[in-house]
This record gives sequence, C-alpha cells and structure tokens, in this order.
Amino acid sequence: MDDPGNGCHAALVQLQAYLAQMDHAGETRLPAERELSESLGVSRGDLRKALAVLEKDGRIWRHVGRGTFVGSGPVEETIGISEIAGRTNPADVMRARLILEPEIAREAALHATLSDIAAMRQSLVQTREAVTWRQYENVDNLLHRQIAQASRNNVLLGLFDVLNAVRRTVVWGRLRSEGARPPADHHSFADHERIVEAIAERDLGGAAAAMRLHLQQVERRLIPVREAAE
Amino acid sequence: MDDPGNGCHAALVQLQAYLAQMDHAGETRLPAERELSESLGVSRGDLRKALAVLEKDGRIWRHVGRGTFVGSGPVEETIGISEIAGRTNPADVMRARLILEPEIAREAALHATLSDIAAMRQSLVQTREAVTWRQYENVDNLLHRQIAQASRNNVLLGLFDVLNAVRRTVVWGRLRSEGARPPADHHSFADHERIVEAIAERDLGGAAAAMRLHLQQVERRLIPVREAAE
DNA sequence: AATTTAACCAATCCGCATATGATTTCCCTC
DNA sequence: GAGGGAAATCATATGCGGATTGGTTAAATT
Repeated sequence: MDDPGNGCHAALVQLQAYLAQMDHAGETRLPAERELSESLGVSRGDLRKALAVLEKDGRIWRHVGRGTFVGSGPVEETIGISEIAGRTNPADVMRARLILEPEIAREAALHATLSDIAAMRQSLVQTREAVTWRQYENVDNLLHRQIAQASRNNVLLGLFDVLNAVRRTVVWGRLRSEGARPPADHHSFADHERIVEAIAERDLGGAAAAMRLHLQQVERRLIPVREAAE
Repeated sequence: MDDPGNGCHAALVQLQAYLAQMDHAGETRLPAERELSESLGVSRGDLRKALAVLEKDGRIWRHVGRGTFVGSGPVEETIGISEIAGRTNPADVMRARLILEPEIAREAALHATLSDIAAMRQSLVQTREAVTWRQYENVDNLLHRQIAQASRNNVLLGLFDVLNAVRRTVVWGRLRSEGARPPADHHSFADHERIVEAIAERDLGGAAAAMRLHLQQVERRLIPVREAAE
C-alpha cells in the first residue's frame, strides 16, 4: 500500500531531481501541486505520495493555503504573546525574569556605551520625579528596557521584549487601586541606582547581583509575604 | 498656548468623566474622534488637545488607523521573528543561548516529571539512530525543546521557542554541505546524555553545567577555532 | 479494479474599500 | 486681521471578498 505502482516511484525520483535543482537556486517554495504535477508529467496523486515521503523525511513541509517549502520546519514567523500569557501565571513570569534579567544586566555592564549610561541616569531622575503610579511604571519599564538595550545584543533585547509583553498581559490590571501617588521611599529607587552604578563601573557580577536583588524585592512585594510558611 | 481657551479645559473634564465611566465597563477602546467630539459637544480640536494631555500622562495611547485606547502602552500582540533575526548575528544568538538554556536545564532538573525524562531518553536513542543530518537536527531540536518543556514554565518555554526560531532563521542554510551522514562519535551524543542524566538525578547545578558545556562545544564547532588568536 | 481526473473543502494570501488619527487648508466670526 | 473651528487631505491600519493552495472526496476512464 505504500509503494503500489511504479508511477509513485518515478514521481519521487523526478521530485528529488527537481528539489536538487531548486535548492541550488536558493529558492525555498516550489510550485503548486497542480502545476508541478503537469510540469513533471505525473499525476497529482503520485506527486502527493512522493511529497508525503519527503515530508515524513523532513526534507519539505507543507501548509494549506501557503504552499510547499523545502526545509525542516515551518519556522514560525510570529509568536503570539497572548498564546504564551494565556497558559502561564505571575509566578512563572517572575521566575523567568529572575533568570533572564540579571544576566542581561551583566551583559550591559560589559557592553554599555557612555550614552547608554547617560540615558539610564536620566531615567533614574525621571523615576524620582514621577507624580503618578502610571508615570512611574512607564519610566520603570523604560529603564529596564534601556538596560536590555545596553547589552548590545538584539537577541537578548528581543527576548526581553517578549518577556515584558507577557508580563504586562499576565498582570494586567493588578496594582491599580492602591493610591494614586508615587511611593516616597520606594525600595526600587535605591535598587535602580545600584544597578546603574554597577553597570557604569563595569562591575559585571555587581550588576547581575543588584538586578537579582531588585527583582526579588519586586517579587516579595507582588506576592504578599507569608514569612511563617517558609 | 497650552490652555488657550476654556473650551479645552471643559473638553478635558468631560473626557475624564467619560474615561471613568468607560473604565468600569472594562472596555478599552473609545469611539473615533469625529464621533466623540460630537457626542461630548466639544470641537475636535479641543478634544485632541485633551487627548494629548492624557496621552502624555500615559492614561491613553493612540495609533493611526486603529483608534484610541485606555492603558499605558500598545502591548504588542505578536513579536516578529525576522525583525529580531534581521538585526543580529550568530554570535549574539549563541550568547543568548548560553544565558538562557543552562538555566532552563536547571529548572527542568527541578520540575521534570518521570514521563518528561522518559521522552528525553527516547529522543536520545533516536539521536543516535539518525541516518541523515536533517533527521539529526530534527531530533536534536526536539530534545532541547523537551528540556524546556520539562521546566514546567510556559514563559521559559515561550522564550526558548522565540530564541529557537531566531536561531533557525539566522543560521539558515549554514551547515548543509558537509557530508550527508551523521557523525559517528559526535560530541553531542555524550553531552546530551550527561544533560539528561543530570536532570534525571535532580542535579540542578550539574544539569546547568552540562548544558553550558554542550553549548560551548557547539559554539566552538560553529565558529572555526582560532586558537592562536586568543 | 485501479488509477487518473475533476470537483469540493478549509485555510491562507492579496487587493481594494473603509475607518481612524494626524495634518493642513479654508472660512467664518469677532 | 487674528483666532478658532469645520472641512478637506494624508498616512496608516483594518475588514472583507476573491483568488490561491494543500487536503479530501467523488466521479470518470481505461
């Protein structure tokens, strides 16, 4: 049932030749089945059987409405934030931040330019000048992203953006109602200054440690402390 | 110039009332400017001034063609992989992998279920049975993803997927032509087994260290060694 | 009876009309 | 003539219908 007639085998041979010829040209998408079957002189059924073999072998992949392509997998072009956010919780987000952001701060300490550091310091000032929770959050977001940007690694920056988007989706509408004014002696002020200072001094380990400490403070504030439990 | 007439102030007051009334309903998008100006009985110019104030304050955000929304930021729904991949290079990808994946392995050692570990071991076997470079890559990808899945943290899994997609986009069409057979004594076989073993034994540090070592081997193989240079 | 062919289905892409925020221009009023 | 508001205009994003494509089923042909 898998190799019924010789027509199927002939189609597979022709297809492999076509693939080899096409792979050299750097083209990834091959013609529609209706065209290709006529072009190769085989029936569409046999062509589809040959394509199925190659697909199971991982040499091509197909998708309805798009076409048939050479390569191992579809390489999703976009990642849905809500897809991730819908299947997770604040604790997991916090864990991911604790893993990623300290290392990003370390990279920033290694690669930040002077203008990066100047921009961070300006954000520090703006953080203290915020008169609204919303404003504070905005500047806080900006500062963290500036640190990621200072790593001079666009992959890390992209991962940070994804994580940030997931975080904002997952904790949406949480800390809204607790008074509309900025906290005067908020721990984050000193935390942020320590982080930026370590980056400015090129203290790799210090930057990572300061960021880790800051995030642990945030975590402690996010989840009401249950000291007796642990 | 900022508060020319009383019309602007009146518009701002009405708008704030409208926002408060709407925020309770959970709706985030407010009507078009042309409708809203007529609905509130103010000129569109005054309405826009009031909206500009609220936007600078971070209470709303606007975008051409979409509308005006309440909230601090647009919260991008999708992240474009090619956007990240287009602005980076293999070295940055490798650096990000070295930061993220060892920590994911550590989490996996902590949270993996028995069936997770069984699936990994099966992938190990399939890795050795691969008769084609493409097949090997597929199983290798699967194994690394299984490790990320075993972390039982969907955020980390999502970040891994993003990183993986960027990697496959950025190094696409690289290691293709070096012989179509799987390497017999590939270092990755032993590396992978060490990683899975450490996860199975709940050796957190060991899993992270094994993964780090593995990735460093991959890096060394990706970038032709220039021993004298360093 | 088997295979080819055609027809149909579900998902995707593409072009065009529409909607929306931003900007400019024109006109009216004082 | 100067200010302000309404309308026109622009640039961008969305929504929808037709065309395309892989997947499936039925008819036809040999």
